[in-house]
Amino acid sequence: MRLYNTLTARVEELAPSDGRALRMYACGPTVYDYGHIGNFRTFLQVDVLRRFLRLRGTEVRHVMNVTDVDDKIIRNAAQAGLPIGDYTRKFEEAFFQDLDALQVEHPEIVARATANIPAMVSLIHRLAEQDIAYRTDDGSWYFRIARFPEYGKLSKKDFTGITDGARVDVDEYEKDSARDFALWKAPRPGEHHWVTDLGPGRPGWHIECSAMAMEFLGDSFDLHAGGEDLMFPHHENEIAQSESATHRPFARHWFHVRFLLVENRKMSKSEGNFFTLRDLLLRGYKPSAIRMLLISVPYRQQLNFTFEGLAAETVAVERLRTFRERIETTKWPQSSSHGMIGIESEIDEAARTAVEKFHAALANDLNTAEARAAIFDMVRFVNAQADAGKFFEANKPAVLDALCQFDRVFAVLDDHDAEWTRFTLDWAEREGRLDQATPEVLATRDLSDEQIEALIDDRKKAKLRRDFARADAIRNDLAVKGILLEDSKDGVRWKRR
RNA sequence: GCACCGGUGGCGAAGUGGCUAACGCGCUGGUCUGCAAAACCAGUAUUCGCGGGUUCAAUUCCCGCCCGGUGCUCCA
Repeated sequence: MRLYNTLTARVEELAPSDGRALRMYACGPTVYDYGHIGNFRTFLQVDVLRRFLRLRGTEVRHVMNVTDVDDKIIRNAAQAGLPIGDYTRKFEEAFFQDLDALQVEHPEIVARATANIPAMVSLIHRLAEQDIAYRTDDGSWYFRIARFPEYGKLSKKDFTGITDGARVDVDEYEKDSARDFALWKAPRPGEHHWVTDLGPGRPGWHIECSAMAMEFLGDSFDLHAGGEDLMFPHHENEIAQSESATHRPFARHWFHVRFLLVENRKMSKSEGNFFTLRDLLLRGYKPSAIRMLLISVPYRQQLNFTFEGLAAETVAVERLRTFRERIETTKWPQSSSHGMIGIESEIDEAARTAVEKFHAALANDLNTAEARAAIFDMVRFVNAQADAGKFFEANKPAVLDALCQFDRVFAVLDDHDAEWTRFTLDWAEREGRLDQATPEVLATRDLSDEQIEALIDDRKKAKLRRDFARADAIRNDLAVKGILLEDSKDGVRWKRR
């Protein structure tokens, strides 16, 4: 497949360099709060990448870090009067639950910063041996950017003017150059720290990713992913540290996911357009719709997240689910002759074309918009043929196969939405946040499947005695609670909106 | 300020130097239905931010302007 590489600024072939597994590192969360939809856009796009690679038969060795120590964590944990481990555990757990709700595959390896301190310390030592890392009088360690001439090659920034001591206010307690960044931070009094032969302290954020990436993937590996904001300084610093230490290329391919806007504005708490995944679930939006929206706009494009768009994707997902159910459950006519002729083979042809286009679009720099268009083309064509009585039992495998391949990447067809809404409501109740749930969501909570089935049965009886007023009243009542009914020849189907 | 990315129908968006400018949602009309829903059919941008230029031909390439976003600081 071909994928844009930030380092070379070109779309390039992506394949495992060892001919076996694609080794990739993706920057994970800092677990000091619940994840917001912007975070999840990045994780979802990385998920699309890894799912597509796997669909094509490429094995993936995917490492994701969890930053479970940093300034915010130390501060928040102290405020809460908790050890940092107790503070972060809850948010790390919540993060993985959110990934599950969004059907994001877990990486092969999850690397926690606090579990890999020795690797970081030893990497700093390697840099210190070359005088690239230096210690300041307060006991912190810094990286000497002047010693890495290629600094800026990823973000395309020119730092050629940077030399040792170039900054104006160098003083003996401070770093040698303003741009030099921290590798190891000395603790302030009472702060959580590790005692190591570098002195007491905690790792800088950048060294964490360098050390863990190389620990689990080797000095040189295939792909490094993250949000666009991480390009500078985080990823630039990772390159500087790693390549200075090993004198080998760090990651060959860099994958950066662009930010999303919310209602045309940057998402921020002050704008009032800041949403965690859980906020949206409490408002009754489905994880599948959120996933569909966040992956449907290609990763290099800014995506404008709107509630109107979210509602649209809810319908789009529903359409695909209805289609699959129709194909699977309808008793289709057997074909009259041996072998396929005419329209029968046209349907198989349409399914094959859809699969081809789907693969081609994703292989072309993960064009998810085109990929899904190919599937919708097939859905419309097949529905039309089926309405005209021109769909046969023999066509099922090809069409279902196309849907299956689509769903190995998009992962929206299996309906887990209601269980995650319920899960989120239970969480909100424990956290005292139930007031953030909309009345509709709360209403569905106390309506069990059995109660719904019973009401549907009442309605059926009313219809038989042609009491349409009563039947419609039941249907409307259920609709208000988010339950939609569909009458068909094969009986009544219902679903939660 | 410097650098980078984008501006396509009511909304989200794909795409291309020249074929009817994808796809999803919405809206209008129709088929079906007790009525709906689902599904299908038809319609829904003479036009791709604005102004110039290159070209036989530009939404697509170049220049300028306007608007939005991002980076230069913690941030997915």
